Amino acid sequence: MAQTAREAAIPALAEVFREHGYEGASLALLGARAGLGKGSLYHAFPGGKAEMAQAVLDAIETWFETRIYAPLRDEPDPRAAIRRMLSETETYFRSGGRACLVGAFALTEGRDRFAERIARYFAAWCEALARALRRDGWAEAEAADLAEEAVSAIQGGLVLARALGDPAAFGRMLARLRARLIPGEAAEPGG
Amino acid sequence: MAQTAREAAIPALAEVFREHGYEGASLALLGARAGLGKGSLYHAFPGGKAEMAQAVLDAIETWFETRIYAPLRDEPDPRAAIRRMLSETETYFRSGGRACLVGAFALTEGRDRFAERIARYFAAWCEALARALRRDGWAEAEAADLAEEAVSAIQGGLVLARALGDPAAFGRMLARLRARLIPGEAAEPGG
DNA sequence: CACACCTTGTACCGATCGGTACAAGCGGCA
DNA sequence: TGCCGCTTGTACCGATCGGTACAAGGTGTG
Repeated sequence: MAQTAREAAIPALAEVFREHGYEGASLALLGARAGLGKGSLYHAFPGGKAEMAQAVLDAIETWFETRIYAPLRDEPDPRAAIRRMLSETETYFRSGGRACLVGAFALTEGRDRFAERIARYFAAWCEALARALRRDGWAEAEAADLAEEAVSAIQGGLVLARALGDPAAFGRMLARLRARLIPGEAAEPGG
Repeated sequence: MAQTAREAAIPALAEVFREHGYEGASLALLGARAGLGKGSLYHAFPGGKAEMAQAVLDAIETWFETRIYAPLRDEPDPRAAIRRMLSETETYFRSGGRACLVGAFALTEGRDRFAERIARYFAAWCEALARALRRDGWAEAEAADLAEEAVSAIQGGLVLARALGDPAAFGRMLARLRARLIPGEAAEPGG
């Protein structure tokens, strides 16, 4: 089944884009990591590299929508949703060992190519988190401001963790964020 | 004078690396932006693209050391130094319209090539800011934590501003940062 | 004016880029 | 067994990659 082969390849493709950026991800790398020859790659993704990137962005968008944004919007207990966001984020980014593909695309020229998707990814995150904060009792303006700060902080934490070669920097950032998003709850004495 | 031609080219080269990343910056782009043919480029930078990137990183390191890190460490009034850091940062990153080259390198494979320089850039910033905070009355641990948070936040603000196509997001982040680094000072009613 | 030297444009190198064409190989099905 | 169609490896395309070689052009000095 083509659908299966395609979807099976996406995580591998995502890692290559994540580590090398859009331009740096060559078909040779993509094929090797996915375990597919050029023929199979182009059979699964007739649109070539651009379609691979689109598919990867689709998958990421879906993952975040399902696991993070939707709970933030709909979970009856907003604090639980925020806690979940923090722990899912920590897992997803492998505690700082993994970069954010969307963030990496945003910084380099990949931005022009995928500007809409990139903007949507971050805007959706901000809006979903702001809604959760609103439901948790924050005023409209404070909720929006705090949400933007949180999403921005996560990106900054990833940059810094990678730059310093110190994934723990990401964990420290998440701990600070927890204290700010859910004040009054005792933070775990960090690992 | 070779020295002058070399140094005159560096800002142009920096912009290309900034917008395209290390791999995405081709010699054609670099030469065109710098207004130099291939011959001149290799005359000024015999080591090729790698030496150009090194020279650009050198220049950035020097700029930040002079304009930001040194004042943070030595300026008698630490609050003035912090205020200066914020305004210099805002200017340097063109109020969010300009990405951070070092951050962009950190996210993609450029990291492996320049890992040491990248780590030093961020570590020096964190340490200098922590020292200023310490001199402003913060306890050792809080100063270090707050400094890391600030440097991380600046990177996050740049990513978000570029991702959303909304440079103002960077300004909002700087305003939040000012309130946290220099509590009690009235913030400008944002522009 | 002539010489020497620094600078630069240009042609060229092998490698690799993203992408295409296509034929051999392989499965299911009768 | 023979057939058919999906899948895939491989050869190949023009373009561009980073880098080198070198000769023409410009400049300062005598």
